[in-house]
Amino acid sequence: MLSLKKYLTEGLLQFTILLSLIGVRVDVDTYLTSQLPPLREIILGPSSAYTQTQFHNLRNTLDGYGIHPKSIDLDNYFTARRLLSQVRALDRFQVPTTEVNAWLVHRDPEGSVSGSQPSSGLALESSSGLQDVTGPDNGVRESETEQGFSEDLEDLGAVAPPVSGDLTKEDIDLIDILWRQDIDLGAGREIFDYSHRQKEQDVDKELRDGAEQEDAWPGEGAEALARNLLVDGETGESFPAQFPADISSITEAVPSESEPPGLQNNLLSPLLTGTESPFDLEQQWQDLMSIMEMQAMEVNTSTSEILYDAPPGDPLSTNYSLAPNTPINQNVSLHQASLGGCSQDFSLFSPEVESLPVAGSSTLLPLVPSNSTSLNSTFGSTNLAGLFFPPQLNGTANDTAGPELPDPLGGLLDEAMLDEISLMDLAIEEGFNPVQASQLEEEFDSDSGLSLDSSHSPSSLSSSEGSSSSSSSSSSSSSSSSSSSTSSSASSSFSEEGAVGYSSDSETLDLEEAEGAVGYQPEYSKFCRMSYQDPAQLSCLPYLEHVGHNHTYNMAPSALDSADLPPPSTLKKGSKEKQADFLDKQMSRDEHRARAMKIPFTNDKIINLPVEEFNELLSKYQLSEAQLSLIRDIRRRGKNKMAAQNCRKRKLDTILNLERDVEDLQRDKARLLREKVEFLRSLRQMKQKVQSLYQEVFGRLRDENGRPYSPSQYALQYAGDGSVLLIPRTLADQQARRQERKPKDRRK
DNA sequence: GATTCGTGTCATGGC
DNA sequence: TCGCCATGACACGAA
Repeated sequence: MLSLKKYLTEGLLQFTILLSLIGVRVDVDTYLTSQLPPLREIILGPSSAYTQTQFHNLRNTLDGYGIHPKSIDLDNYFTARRLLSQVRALDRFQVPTTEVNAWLVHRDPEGSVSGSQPSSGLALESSSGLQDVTGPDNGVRESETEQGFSEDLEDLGAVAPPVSGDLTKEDIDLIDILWRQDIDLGAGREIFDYSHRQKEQDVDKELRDGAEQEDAWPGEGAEALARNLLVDGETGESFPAQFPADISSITEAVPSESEPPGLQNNLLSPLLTGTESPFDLEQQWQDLMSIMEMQAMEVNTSTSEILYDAPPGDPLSTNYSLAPNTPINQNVSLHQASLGGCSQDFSLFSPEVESLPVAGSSTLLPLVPSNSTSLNSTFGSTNLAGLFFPPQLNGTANDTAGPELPDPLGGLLDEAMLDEISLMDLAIEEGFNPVQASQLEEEFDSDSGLSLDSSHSPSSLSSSEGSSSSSSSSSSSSSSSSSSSTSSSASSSFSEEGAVGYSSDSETLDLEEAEGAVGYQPEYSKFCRMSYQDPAQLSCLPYLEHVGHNHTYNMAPSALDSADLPPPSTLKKGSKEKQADFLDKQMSRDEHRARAMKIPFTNDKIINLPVEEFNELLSKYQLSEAQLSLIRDIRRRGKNKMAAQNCRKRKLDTILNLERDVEDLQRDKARLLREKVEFLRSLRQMKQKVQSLYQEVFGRLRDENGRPYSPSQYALQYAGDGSVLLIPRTLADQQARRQERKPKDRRK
């Protein structure tokens, strides 16, 4: 142990200094605490841990540009788009990927930092409480307390790629593949994690703690260190029991005697293991997606303090946020993204909420100064550890949240926040922008039930209106047929909307045609209906001027001749003539034709009379063939015109109804999301209660000598009849494993 | 001048 | 078969 300590402290220090000299930022504290093969690998040989980041640095920051990565003009290659996309990505759910963003920071002698998009970087971390950077590499950046951005970048593992920039794309891709292989081989990434640099002064303390533990439990502590504290080389997570086969040994190695009685989170909970299997990854992932959606929304809607000042144990603000300066962001997100096996760490305990802290807290192991933290974190990485409490409730909470257990959901659960979350979720999914979402929220709050202001929509008549208009269309024909003796009454018997109203009765000053022309726009129709009795009032309705389309493209030239408007010189002859001229303009093409052809009855009649009456009407007059043809065309076009108007109105109503349906569905979805969060919260509370009870009961148990039972050796098991049994932990672990396999087999 | 919107018209198919 | 209706497509005018 002593030699190892010496080796670590001296060799690693030298190595770190060496790397600092070449500009490579290395975090070694994680390895100091976990003492893992990756550390030796890193120290003894060319570490893929460095090169991989450099490769990513090359790939990610240079984007294939053939520039030297140390170029001072690197700003030109940190495109604004990248940062912008990251910032934008804050408001949406991000499925963790293996992407590593490496940043090269150049500091000129004046202490200013030339990095990519400094403004963005500063903005990103403006509200973050950056932890002071202390470490052997601080000599390079002594005066950068004001350079939050550079720290920010360094938090992400800023390195100075030693590779020349003349790599081709293929080279970079190959390098990346090798890099990924290095990941799988266990190359630690903690060296790039700021959080592990933060407390380098605790390294020795950790080592001392390890020594003390060794003293405390001769053989057991060493066993824990040597066997249990397996660190995932990729994530740096200390996970003693990633594999079910090791569970028993891990359980035995749990050094629980040093734990406070209230922190025995490694205890097996028979209540929970059966219901929440760590292998139920699919469901867990779905739930996780939902929670992460909300988290993403929270990230979007809340200030960056949640992002950056969140306690490291907060899973939601650490694992999936893209805040570049969140200390554990990189580490944990990498962990989550690339380590498939760690999905087992999606703990048995409220997988949606507590799974992430398991991993997160593991990565935080070096941060925790207390002697029990490493144990808690270690347990948190095990399948057994998360049975009751997520590790952040124990280990992480020690150094971050204080006495109170941090709520993994944090402020997510505030009602207002939940509403916002739901709305933002809607915004995300529906493609709304946040402004639209907020508008939607306002409408929800107003309980209007509609996002579209129907009163403002000229076509927002209810579907009943639409149907009534349609029905009135048919009824209008019958009514007009019954009152066919009054030529001008047909239009007034039409529907209120005017959508079906086709009235081109020139004897009623042809104003009704204007009404019919405006169709189903109720405002127009109402105006017209109010004023059509007095044609002069139309002069104050300039928007009606365009109503009377003069589609003469298919008009017979002979008909047009007589229907041509008088020359402009004749317009200035008085108000009556002006009115006549105006009304003339309002006349439809067919009316002009009918007038030209001297049709003895109105177009209204032509169009709206039933067939029988229409034929009867035709038989009353001696009409030429041209006149008959025109009349039939007028009737056909008029009916089709009304049909078209009705069709458009129906189409519009359909769209509006669909919109309403979508809004209803959005509301339902938001409500369901809120309910889900509530259920999760209550579930977590219940689990906490169970855990408390368990610990209380277990803590009161005494053996025949009056000594408390060791949680590492015994566990409580709840029998089906309500009784509680004290059984050896190995037996409990076996039962737990059996229960874990059951859902797996069931799924098969 | 291009685009959008409202409207009219035609062709077509169903009832 | 005829009449009516619905609807897509197109054209036109106005903004």
